[in-house]
Amino acid sequence: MGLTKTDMFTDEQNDIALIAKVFGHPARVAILQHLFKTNACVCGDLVTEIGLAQPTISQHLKELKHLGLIKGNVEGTSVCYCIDTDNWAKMKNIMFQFLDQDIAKGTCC
Amino acid sequence: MGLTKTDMFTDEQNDIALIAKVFGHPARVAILQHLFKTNACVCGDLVTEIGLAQPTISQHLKELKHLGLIKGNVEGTSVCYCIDTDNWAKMKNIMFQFLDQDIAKGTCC
DNA sequence: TCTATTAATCGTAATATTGCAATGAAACAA
DNA sequence: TTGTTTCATTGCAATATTACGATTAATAGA
Repeated sequence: MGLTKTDMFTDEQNDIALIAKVFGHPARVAILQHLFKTNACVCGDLVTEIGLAQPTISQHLKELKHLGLIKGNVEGTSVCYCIDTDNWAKMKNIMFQFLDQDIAKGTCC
Repeated sequence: MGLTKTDMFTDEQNDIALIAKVFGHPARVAILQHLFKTNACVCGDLVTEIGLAQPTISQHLKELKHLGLIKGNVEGTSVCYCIDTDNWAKMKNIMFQFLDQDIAKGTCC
C-alpha cells in the first residue's frame, strides 16, 4: 500500500521519522554538507556541485526547506541557501535524544 | 525514476542516508524505542505492542537487522530481539558527526 | 522591449516502500 | 504423529519517491 500509518504512533515517533526521512537520501546529505562546508550562503552552484539535474536539486531543496533546515534568500535572479541554525539546533536535540539512549546489558543478548 | 543515484555520492554520504532511511519510518522508531525501554530482549510482543500486522513487523525487523542495529536470538519457537550495542555506538558516531556540524554566521542569512 | 539567466513547477516514467493475506518453516507438546 | 505456536517469506495492491524534460515565472541587462 505504500501508505505509512502515522496515526498508530506518537508525535515524537512521527517527528523522528520525518526528520530521518529527509536525511535518507545522499543528495540531501550532500547539499547540507556543502552548505556547512562553505560556511556561508550558497548561490545556485549546488546543481554543478552535486551533479543531478536542476529540477531534481530544486525538489530536494524544497524538502529541506519544508522541514525548516535551510533558508533561501532571493538575490537578483539567483537564490542563496543556507542552514537555518535555530531549526537545525532543535532538530539536533530531537535526534540526539533518540540516538543517545543507553541500555543496560540485557538478559539474553 | 525512483532510483537513487548512489554512485554520484561519497561512501559517507551514502552511509548516512542508509542509516537515516531506516529511521525514516515511525514503526521502526517505535520498535527501537521499545527495545531500549524494556532494557532487555523482547520476545515477540512487538506485534501487539506496535499494532501492525505480524508480517509487517517482521519486515521492519528485517531492515533493522540488515543494518546491524538489532540482534535476534532464537529461543524455542520464539525469537528474542535486542539492540546490538556495538553497532548502535558505531552508527551513533556517524550520525553525531553529521548532525553536530557547527557553522559560523553566514554572509546573507 | 527583447533576451538571457536562474530557479520553481508540471507532467510523467521508473523504481521503491508499505502493508497484509496466505503460506511456509521450525520448535515444542500431547 | 498431529496439532499448536511463533516467526519468516511470498505475492500482490496501493502509494511514495526519484529523476528529468519541458515549461513557467521572475529578474537583470542590452
